[in-house]
Amino acid sequence: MADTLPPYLASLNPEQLAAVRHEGPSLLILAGAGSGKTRVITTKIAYLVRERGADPESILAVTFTNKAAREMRDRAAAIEPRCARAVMRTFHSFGAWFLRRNAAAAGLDPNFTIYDDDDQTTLLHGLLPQHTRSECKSMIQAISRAKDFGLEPDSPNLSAAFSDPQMRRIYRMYEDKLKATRNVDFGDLICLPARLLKGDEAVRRRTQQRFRMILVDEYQDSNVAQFELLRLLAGGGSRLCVVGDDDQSIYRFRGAEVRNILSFPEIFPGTEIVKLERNYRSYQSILDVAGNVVSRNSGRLGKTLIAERRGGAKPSLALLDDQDAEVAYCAKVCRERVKAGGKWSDVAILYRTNAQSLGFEKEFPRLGIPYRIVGSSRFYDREEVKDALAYMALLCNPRDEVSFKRVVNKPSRGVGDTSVEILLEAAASSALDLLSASAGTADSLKGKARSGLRGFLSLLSDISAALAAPEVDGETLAKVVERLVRSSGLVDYHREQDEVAGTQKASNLEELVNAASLYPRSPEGLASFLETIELDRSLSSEESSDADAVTLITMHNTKGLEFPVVIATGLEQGLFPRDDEEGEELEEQRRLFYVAVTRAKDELRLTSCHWRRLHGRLFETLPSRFLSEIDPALLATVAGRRKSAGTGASPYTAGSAYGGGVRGGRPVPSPEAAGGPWKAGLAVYHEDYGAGVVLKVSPTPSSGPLVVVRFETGRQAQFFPKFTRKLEPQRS
DNA sequence: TCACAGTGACTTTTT
DNA sequence: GTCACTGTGA
Repeated sequence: MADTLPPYLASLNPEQLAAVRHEGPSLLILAGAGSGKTRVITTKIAYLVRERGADPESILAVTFTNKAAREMRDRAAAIEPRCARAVMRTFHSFGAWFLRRNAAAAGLDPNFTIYDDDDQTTLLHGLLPQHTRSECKSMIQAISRAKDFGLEPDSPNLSAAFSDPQMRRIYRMYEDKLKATRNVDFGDLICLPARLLKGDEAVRRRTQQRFRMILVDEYQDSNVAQFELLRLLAGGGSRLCVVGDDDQSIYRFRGAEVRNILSFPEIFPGTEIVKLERNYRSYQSILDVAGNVVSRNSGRLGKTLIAERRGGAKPSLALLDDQDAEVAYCAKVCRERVKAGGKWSDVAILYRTNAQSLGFEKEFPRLGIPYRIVGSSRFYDREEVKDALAYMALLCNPRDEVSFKRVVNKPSRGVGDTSVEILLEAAASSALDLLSASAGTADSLKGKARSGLRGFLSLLSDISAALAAPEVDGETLAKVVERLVRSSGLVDYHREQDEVAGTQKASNLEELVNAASLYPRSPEGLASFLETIELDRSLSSEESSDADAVTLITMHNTKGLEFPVVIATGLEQGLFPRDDEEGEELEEQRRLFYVAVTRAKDELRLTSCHWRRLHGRLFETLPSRFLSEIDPALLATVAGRRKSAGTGASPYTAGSAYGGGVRGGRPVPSPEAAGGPWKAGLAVYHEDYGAGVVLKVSPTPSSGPLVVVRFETGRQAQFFPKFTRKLEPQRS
């Protein structure tokens, strides 16, 4: 009865509609790139409320990014306004929400502040002064990973997963300290709710009764701890619907567990699977390029995207000399787009590593190409901003040791390390918070330290009083934050730094003050400002996104986005993928390639440079093995032919002790030695392209020889014999 | 307490 | 090549 469906359902395709109307206990929606998964999930929420009489407050929808959560809320509410009452949050924001509501049961102060990895490192460094900061940083990474897997310091599996014998001891020490300062880290926002639900029957029952329907977006990026949390949330017979694409799982290095999605049907028996394979974004020719590469992966559920849009230009591959040529090529593509009536913002330039953006940043202003960089701004990670935030965090949680140490002497007031040690001791032995303990200990300090500390404390109580003062119309938190950054001396301190280093620190502080104007002037306003910043560092950089400019972005950051023109740059062996990536890691890189390519709506361009500067050194490279995994018939090669590696005199290899065999300082075997049976002039036969002759053979560090073949048809293509069986020497 | 130079490291990073 | 951390010396 399609004609009786309300319009918001009638416009769905049959698979999407089936997913929306599914009634069973668990549903896995395998949604390929561009198949309308956000639409399905938001429509499903609206459908449940509108058609199935679900109470919106019984619906929990979790995502991984704040942007996705906002989009979900807006789109669901646009169909059915009551949906706004559903709980739609990121995993971490849900965790914080849950912990603040159940703080007592969880053994937490409801005012806890959330530590980012920098704060975590500082906390641990304070415990392990004999270790360097970077050692502490890698220990924190290990601890965070352990939390991703839901492992506690006394979990038996901990030693199996982490080889460092000190791990258990350090992890325990860190946890104790974190508890003492009444802070939580990001991992805790997932682990602590899970632990509470597991251990507290009353909380568990109450929570399970509240959330009868749980939906998860980007499920392929969930980690083990998040999976555990979901299982507990849904354990009381709630319905669970997860949406994801195993081919887009690109955060394994951060603890994402692809097996969460691969084994979902086994863990939740009775799961129905709906596949969304119709792609509404790209042309088939683009999807084929992505599909060719990702289909080489072994661990996948397997699906094939079918484009709804027919036709379209053939994706192209530009083989370029070096980064300068790459920048020029990208500039040309951008200009052509604009000349043809498009906008700068139609084009996105994608790269794997942030460092690759530099070349574009340097040249684009000169070439007159407006650009914006997505992701790298890290406004809230900047020194001056973190300083101001530390003052605020301390007002919120006076036990926050990391924040205390950060600002008690910044700008310097004569309270040095020795004095700080005395104050920390006093707090530890008295069980008082740091500010109260400091107030009581100030007298035992001498001279500058004493007066400096008193100034610091009176500043904080001043601000505290200003926060709590009776409401005045039109006053926002900005007023207090401004007073804080001025009377603390932070503005003056950083303005001086600006003059020395030519930085913009003072104006960044101004921007922070502006951001605070969205919150009320009250202790609650401050707490909510801090939590928003802790959980969503993106807000301040978002304003520039409406300008007409080319987008520079890492491939990871493009997930969920789309652009008319996508240029995926740096498709070189050693960069993408790296030479040391094998097995699971290599498969993850293929998925990253898949994500990058499927962002393109109309036009896909790939670039690969012969020479690449990396860590200040110039390396001679070979095309990415991913390029050899694409059917050559799918790509139009647009730029000049790449010189083969190890041949010809180049300014970079000439004069080297290794002759032509050295590439950018890396000794490699000569082509002849590494070529195996392959050598120039050899007659070959290819399953798809027929007879041909080898033009060149170049060795690669990890992929075996790269063989360039010219076929009798005139086609020229390159292959890694290690990865294809289609090419073989011709039998005489 | 600060400023400077030497040393080494250096993918990706929703929260 | 760049940045951040470390240790030294004033």
